[in-house]
Amino acid sequence: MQVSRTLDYAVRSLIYMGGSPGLKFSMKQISESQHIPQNYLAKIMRRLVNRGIVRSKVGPEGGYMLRKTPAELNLREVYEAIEGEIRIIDCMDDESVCALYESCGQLPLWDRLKASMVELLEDTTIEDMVEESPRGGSGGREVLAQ
Amino acid sequence: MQVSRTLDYAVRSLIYMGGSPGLKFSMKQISESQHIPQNYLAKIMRRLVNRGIVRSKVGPEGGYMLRKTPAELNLREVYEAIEGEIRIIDCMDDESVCALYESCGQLPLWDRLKASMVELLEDTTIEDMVEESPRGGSGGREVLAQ
DNA sequence: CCTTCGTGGATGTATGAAGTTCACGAAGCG
DNA sequence: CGCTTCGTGAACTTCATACATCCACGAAGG
Repeated sequence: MQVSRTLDYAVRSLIYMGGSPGLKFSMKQISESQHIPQNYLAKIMRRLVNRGIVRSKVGPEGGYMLRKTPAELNLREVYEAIEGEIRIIDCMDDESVCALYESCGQLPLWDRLKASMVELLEDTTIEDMVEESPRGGSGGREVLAQ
Repeated sequence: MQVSRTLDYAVRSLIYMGGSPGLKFSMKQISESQHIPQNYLAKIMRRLVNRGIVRSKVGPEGGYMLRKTPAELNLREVYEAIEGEIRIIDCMDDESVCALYESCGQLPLWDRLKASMVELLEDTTIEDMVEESPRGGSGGREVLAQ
């Protein structure tokens, strides 16, 4: 019942980018400032690109930009881009998994748990997290973006 | 971000036992009725025994009994018996894990998520789940316990 | 003392997370 | 044009953990 490091990386990168909205960031900038292996970050960014969360540009002066403002980008989108649809337990939306589905007393609990997670994630935006970040994402003295 | 099958097994077993409070159940009864591999169930039950959630008896006529009433046993106890302390992300209570701990904008989110999970788990008892189980745990026509 | 049945530990296996490598192609620049 | 930069896509490796199995042991009732 843990969040993957991959999601952590994605969120961290988006907070970093959200700290200077409208700017473009190279993979190197993001990976170095956020301590993420560059080749691994590449894989993560592709998922965000494919989901329409960030826009990419190849070649010299290439890099990534947010497609939305930080205030418009909520954590549920990011979560689903990385992890797929939110699911607390395998049988949740697929009763073929378990022979005891019909008489399962725990499903209501997992449903409630999922609902409260979704609500929290949906209500939290990248902007919220930029504001809660002491150095304000990529802002402050460490700004490297151009 | 999923609940393990092991926890599912534990909860399922406790709901089954909670359907007939005060009765004793052999490992075979539980494993067969709940479709849990018996040897694996043995490992799960040991954790519940060590945590004081169930009482065990060895030898002929051996088996397991709940130590508390279903209404007194909440899901947080069960979760922690199986998974250990609730933790959404590794750095949560251990800032040595991450170089960026001090400036991490996402921790407040994971904290809130954890808090809402804990609240839900604590407010849900085995009795609640027995009641939501169409066949009432081990009750109904399928009662095998003695 | 024989059978039942939980205990504890060692071992096996498969899946997925995390990370790496590399050939490719788009795009700016001289 | 040709060189360099830099993201893309897929294949591959590594490693940890969940899930499961096996077995020798000992407690306890008949």
